[in-house]
Amino acid sequence: MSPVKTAKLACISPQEIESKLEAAGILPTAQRIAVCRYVLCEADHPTAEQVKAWADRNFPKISLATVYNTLNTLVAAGLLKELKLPHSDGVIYDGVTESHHHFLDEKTGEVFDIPADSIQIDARLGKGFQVSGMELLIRGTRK
Amino acid sequence: MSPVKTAKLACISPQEIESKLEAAGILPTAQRIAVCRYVLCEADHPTAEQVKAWADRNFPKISLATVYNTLNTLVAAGLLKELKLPHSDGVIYDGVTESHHHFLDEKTGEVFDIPADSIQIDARLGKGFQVSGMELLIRGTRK
DNA sequence: ATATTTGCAAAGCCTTTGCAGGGGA
DNA sequence: TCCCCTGCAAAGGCTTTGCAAATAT
Repeated sequence: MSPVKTAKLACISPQEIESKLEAAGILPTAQRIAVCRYVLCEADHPTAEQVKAWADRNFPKISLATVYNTLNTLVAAGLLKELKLPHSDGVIYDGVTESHHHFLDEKTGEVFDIPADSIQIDARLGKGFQVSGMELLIRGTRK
Repeated sequence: MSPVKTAKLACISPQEIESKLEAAGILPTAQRIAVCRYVLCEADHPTAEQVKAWADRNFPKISLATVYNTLNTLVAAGLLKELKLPHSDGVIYDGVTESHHHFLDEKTGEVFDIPADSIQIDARLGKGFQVSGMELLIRGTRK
């Protein structure tokens, strides 16, 4: 019985974030480091708006455009994943980049990560379907 | 080995569509019947824009707003499902309302229905997770 | 006659883009 | 110095909404 929360990166330091960004070929500006601190450590499936709100509280000055640009940059670099779930419009972001699945609480809208190894999927597709990945969304409620 | 295409409703007649709408408590106007003819029979995971384009070709006059309103009405009535897939923004519609899964061809963007019974999913969630449904997205390419 | 639906246009929301100014390498 | 990044504001795409005219029961 695996835990449902995928281990999140321990909150890593600004220096480590800087290294991560540099390793990905991204210039580690103050704004980008701030956004990373939130989306890679602290946040849990935030929307762009939530990232902006956090940045406004914790970082002197950042524009919404820069938030979007930064998120897109991180997604393009593979440090962040975009999620489109059925219960809401718009995108939410997931700092867990290993392949995993999701549980959506239909009452609260909360999203939980589910480790890939706690789900076993046996797909019998026709010939000619080459599979590169699977994403499962489980809907339900949490007692 | 199940076929990958879920059986689509045989193209049903305007009269049958009318009955279906009435059974769902929806007034069967000409516009709604036209949209239903397309999304419930003919179309394969169309976008709203594609529904509008089809309507423009096959139905004298319908506004984009009415297309959206009709699609939303059908979704609310459970006759149609909304799908948000990762490869594109916006919504696509699925006339197959039985529970099933999807295969996304990452090269072409094509979406294929996969019958529920050709996928077996074994989920070991923690206690307290009450499951009401599962949706699997398989990504890959088709040879 | 009454309630519902349609069409048009305008508004809304979220996201991206253009450009000038600013900061890091 | 040079290039990339930032911020602002404007533009963009998609979807919804308001209201008057049209339609169905």
